Amino acid sequence: MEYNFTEIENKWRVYWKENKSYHVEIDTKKPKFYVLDMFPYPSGAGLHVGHPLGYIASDIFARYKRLDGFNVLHPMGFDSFGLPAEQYAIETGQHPTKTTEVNIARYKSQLDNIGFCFDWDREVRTSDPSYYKWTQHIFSLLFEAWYNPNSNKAEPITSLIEKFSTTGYQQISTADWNSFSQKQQQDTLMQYRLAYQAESYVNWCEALGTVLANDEVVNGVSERGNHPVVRRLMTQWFLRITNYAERLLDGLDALQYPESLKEMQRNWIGKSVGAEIQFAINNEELADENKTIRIFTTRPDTIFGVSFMVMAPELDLIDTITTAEQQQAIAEYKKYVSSRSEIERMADKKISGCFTGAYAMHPFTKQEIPIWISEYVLAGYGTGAIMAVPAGDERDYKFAKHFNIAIPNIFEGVDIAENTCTDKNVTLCISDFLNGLKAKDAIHAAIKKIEAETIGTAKTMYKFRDAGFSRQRYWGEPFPIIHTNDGIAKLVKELPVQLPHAETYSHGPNGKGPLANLTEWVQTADGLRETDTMPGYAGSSWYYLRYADPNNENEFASREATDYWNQVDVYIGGAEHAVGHLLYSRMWCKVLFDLGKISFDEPYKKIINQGMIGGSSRFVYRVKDSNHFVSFGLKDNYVTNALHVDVNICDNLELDIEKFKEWRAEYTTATFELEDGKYICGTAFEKMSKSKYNVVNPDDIITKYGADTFRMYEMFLGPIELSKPWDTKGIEGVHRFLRKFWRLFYTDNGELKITSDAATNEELKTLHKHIKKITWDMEHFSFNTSIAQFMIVTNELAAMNCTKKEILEAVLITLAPFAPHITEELFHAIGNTTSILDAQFPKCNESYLVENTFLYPIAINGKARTEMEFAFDASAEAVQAEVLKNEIVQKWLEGREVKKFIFVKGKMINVVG
RNA sequence: GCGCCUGUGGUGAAAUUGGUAGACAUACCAGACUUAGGAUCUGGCGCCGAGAGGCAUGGGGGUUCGAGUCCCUCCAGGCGCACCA
Repeated sequence: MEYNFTEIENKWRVYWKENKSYHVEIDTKKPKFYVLDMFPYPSGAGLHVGHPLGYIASDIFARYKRLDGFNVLHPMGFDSFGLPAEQYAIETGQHPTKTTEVNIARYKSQLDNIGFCFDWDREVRTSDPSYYKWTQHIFSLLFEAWYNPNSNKAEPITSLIEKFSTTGYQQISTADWNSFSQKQQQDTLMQYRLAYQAESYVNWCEALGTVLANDEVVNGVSERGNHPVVRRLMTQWFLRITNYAERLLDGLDALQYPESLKEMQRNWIGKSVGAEIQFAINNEELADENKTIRIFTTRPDTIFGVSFMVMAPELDLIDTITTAEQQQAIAEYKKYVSSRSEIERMADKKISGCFTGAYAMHPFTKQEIPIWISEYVLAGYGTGAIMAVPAGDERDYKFAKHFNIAIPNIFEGVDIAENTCTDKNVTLCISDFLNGLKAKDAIHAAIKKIEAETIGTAKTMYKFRDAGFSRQRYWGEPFPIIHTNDGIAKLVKELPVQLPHAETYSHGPNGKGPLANLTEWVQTADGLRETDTMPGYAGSSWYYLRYADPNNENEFASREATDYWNQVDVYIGGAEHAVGHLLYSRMWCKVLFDLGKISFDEPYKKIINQGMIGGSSRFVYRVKDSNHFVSFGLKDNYVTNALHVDVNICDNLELDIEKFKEWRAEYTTATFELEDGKYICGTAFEKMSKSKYNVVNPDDIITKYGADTFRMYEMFLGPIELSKPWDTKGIEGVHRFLRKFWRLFYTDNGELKITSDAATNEELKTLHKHIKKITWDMEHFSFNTSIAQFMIVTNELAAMNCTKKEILEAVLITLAPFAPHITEELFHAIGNTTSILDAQFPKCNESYLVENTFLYPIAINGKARTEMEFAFDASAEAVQAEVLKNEIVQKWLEGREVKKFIFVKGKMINVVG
């Protein structure tokens, strides 16, 4: 009987579905294991072969854990709010609710085709009101919480109100608080809430008609669509994620994330430790006003090297301090700066600046220091002003050279005529109380002195900003917020706030989103509804919690469920979410933990980033101004244009000419010049996309080879974290393997050849070697080498003509996570009546692997020359005597004396002569 | 510019603690079976060399009895950050 994968796979798909084989419930008798995939955005294009790579790996791992005795949670859902659905709606007039529905159905059928063990009873969709009700609920918790720096955690806002009204807090005394109007009190609280509204410069994208978070802007253009992004002052919602900077940073150490991912997060948070120092402004007119410039520096040790100050051109203080003579020049420079877009500033880093005419006073030497403004100092970082130390900072150095400002050398014995010096191991000079200290030691000494003299304080700065949480779009979660007539933002208690139906999705007035057009919805008895919607990362920041208890109507998830399923043990997904999604969901987790809603403060214990599968594009070469195509090897003889051709009409590199002629009407009359009777295409590794005609649909592969082959081939391509092009060549090898595996069980005539005879020692050894290898690979996510091992064990058992049930059944179970359909079929064929899903993963019995002898490679002077077999317990002396007698050893020693004899038991022998 | 990662046959790759480099596939070559082969099976397959043997893990250097693996340095490719004071 031939291996009929289509029949087998259809049969078991139905069986698993009807028997709810993948349904899981809390079972306190079993240890739990939570394997999660980053859920997909259900786009209209459906899945291509690149998408399932991570899903296959997690599916294999989840199945393995189940066989290994764990109660495994392995859910799937859809991140179904977002821009593309809305843009598709604008283009086609179809409502996003409808298209989302259709796309999800398509995704689910494609995923089921591959044979994933998702518990669909736990499916979540972020755009479903029963889900976003709880996204809004968690937003409400964030709104009703503040970060208490003393307890170092989030607390209900009521604890802050209590502080204000009993003891006062920070700049606000009890008396102040009590004298505030309701509006003033609410405005004050808004400055502490974890979800807050504020006016701020945001990334505004005109083309998309919305603001974007920092991680959604790349090099001054939108990540999605590459549209220009400008800074714009707008009232927006934000999450106070910066309060969690230190904990987000600290938490990384204990997590099993790829090092590169941790590095990206650290980079994004951008912690720098230093001091904030005040410089008095040495200006008679301002003397009474007590004005100072506050600067941030990581190098307070270089304070005696300051020769000028620089402020960001956007700072208000500039207008106050600029002298009459410099007014004109400063105004012109500011105009120049504001004329430059973000992109221009980044592309063209020429040195520019302008002197304000004002001077600051050095806090120690009391010398006058000129104050400049320049675009190289950013308003958004630190205090927006710096003390410039050209001797110790590259940018300051270039600026000083350019404008001919003094470069005092504060480093003993260092030549700074040509270059700045950033080495912290040099000794300081002309630095008063810091003289003789190494720079790295002087940092601490300088801060101590600065604090003692009350001219500044030690300070830690973070690069990242609070996360923008508003989008001026339709297809997202509405905020549960109503703005009362006296301008107070109030939570809506009744959730969900349903996303109202809209027929059109054009912008509202004044940069507002489409919801602003729905006046009936906006106007309520209590005031006006918030018309922004939440960003894409809102729903994905907590979905892993909802899977634990997806149908709960009273809570986002019961405590019992989140306590049991707990943290995600393994989270698999792309590295592109390293700083966005992962940081946000880590923050939400910490907030929920602080507020006592869940029992852990990190969502994901371990993360694996699967590589991207790119497309392997195919090209044909058309001779210029003709319909004549020449094969790849001949193209250099002509002037040709390379044209993308659909990979699906090529057999590897060879073009199927008939299909090509049918592909496009213009090619029906095409003529060809072949090499060896074939038309060979050119290739390139590119992103898989429709426009490059290199998209391969998993459904097609599955029709041709079956899901089991597809799953195994994706794993066989290489290590899971590596990016690689999809190339269908090679899939035959994996398919051949499955057919060969089938023939271990069945004769060519379709007779089962399994026997219940006892296995030989040799067979047992082969089996247990196999179990050991597979187990190791599983625990290390080394699935490509597992496939190799399956091929090895199959080849070995076939060579032995092994038909023992004892052996084959165990191998079958080890293969089940990879190839669930064929193994389920064979498991039943050999007499089992229960599903292989509930079998037990075999354990390696080391006693079968014990060897009495070892075949040692014998090296002479490090080069392997021969092999000799010795008993494991042979003494070193006996081995040495025997080895030295050996003819080949004698020959290679060429009569030299043995200087050294290296004997590594069970490994190798090296004779040095 | 800075940080992280990766460089191994024609191709995808393996080598788990420093111990026989190239497992397992694919491509290719030769052969068997066959009406047929795009089924199946057998053998070959890093490079040079007739052979003995020599040379080989991006280049160069080092540590070691022994290096793909550790250290230094340079080169190439990928990813991230990029006026962050």
